[in-house]
Amino acid sequence: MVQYISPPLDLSFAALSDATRRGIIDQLGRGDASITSLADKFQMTLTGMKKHVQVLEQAGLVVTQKVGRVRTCKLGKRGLEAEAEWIDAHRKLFEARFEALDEIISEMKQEGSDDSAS
Amino acid sequence: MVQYISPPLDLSFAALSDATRRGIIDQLGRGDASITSLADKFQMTLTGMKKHVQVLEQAGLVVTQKVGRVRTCKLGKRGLEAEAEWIDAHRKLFEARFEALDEIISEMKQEGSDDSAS
DNA sequence: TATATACTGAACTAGATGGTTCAGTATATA
DNA sequence: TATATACTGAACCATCTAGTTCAGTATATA
Repeated sequence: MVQYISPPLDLSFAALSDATRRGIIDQLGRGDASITSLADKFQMTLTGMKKHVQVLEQAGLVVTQKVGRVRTCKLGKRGLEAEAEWIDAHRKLFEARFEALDEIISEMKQEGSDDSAS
Repeated sequence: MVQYISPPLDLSFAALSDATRRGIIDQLGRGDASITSLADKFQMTLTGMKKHVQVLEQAGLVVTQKVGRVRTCKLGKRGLEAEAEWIDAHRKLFEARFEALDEIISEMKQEGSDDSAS
């Protein structure tokens, strides 16, 4: 039984903050893919796609393996556990705040206040 | 009943990709805070902290309100629903891949292959 | 062996990010 | 009224990002 060191959340959240990369994860969920096929699918140069894959790889979300001249990409073994954990833990904080009394109070005293000055 | 347009996942995942900003969310979970108190807590200039809060605000994760000379920050009403949803949906993909047969097969044929050539 | 395919790496671009300083404005307090 | 507090905005900086092109290497295929 191997321990996977979860790369810091910084890396995985940053990886997920790009729609192309989320799309790549979608795609790999439907089957492994080469860099070329991904580049075609997302209308991008090979080099550009390689960079995206590298970002996902560094975040531990994707693993790749080169056989012959083809590098095959697949979803990584460590999934989105750490991210799900952080989000779930913090969802509770948001819910708690939402129910809090001062929420309603501050809602009521919306006078004389500069709600969102630039 | 108000509809909150969930800012694209790009913005929220990017907001969450910085440890300071995740810390700010932690902190606001324990109570509302001014820009100054956050800047103190995270050892940063006011201006720097203001920028972090703005990023969180644009992602919809934090709301602020200025009363007098103090801008108070609190957790936003829309929580981490959209993010949790995306992650949960995609966790399943990872699990499915993990159990897939070709995982084991490719594990077995780890010969003659350049696993992660730079 | 010649050619096509699949990737790799270096170098460049425009624009974002995470931080700073410094000079302001607005509001409280003495 | 004078001073301190809390923020705001502009400008700057170094670094990262998302993409490109172009020139190369390695592997298959005819």
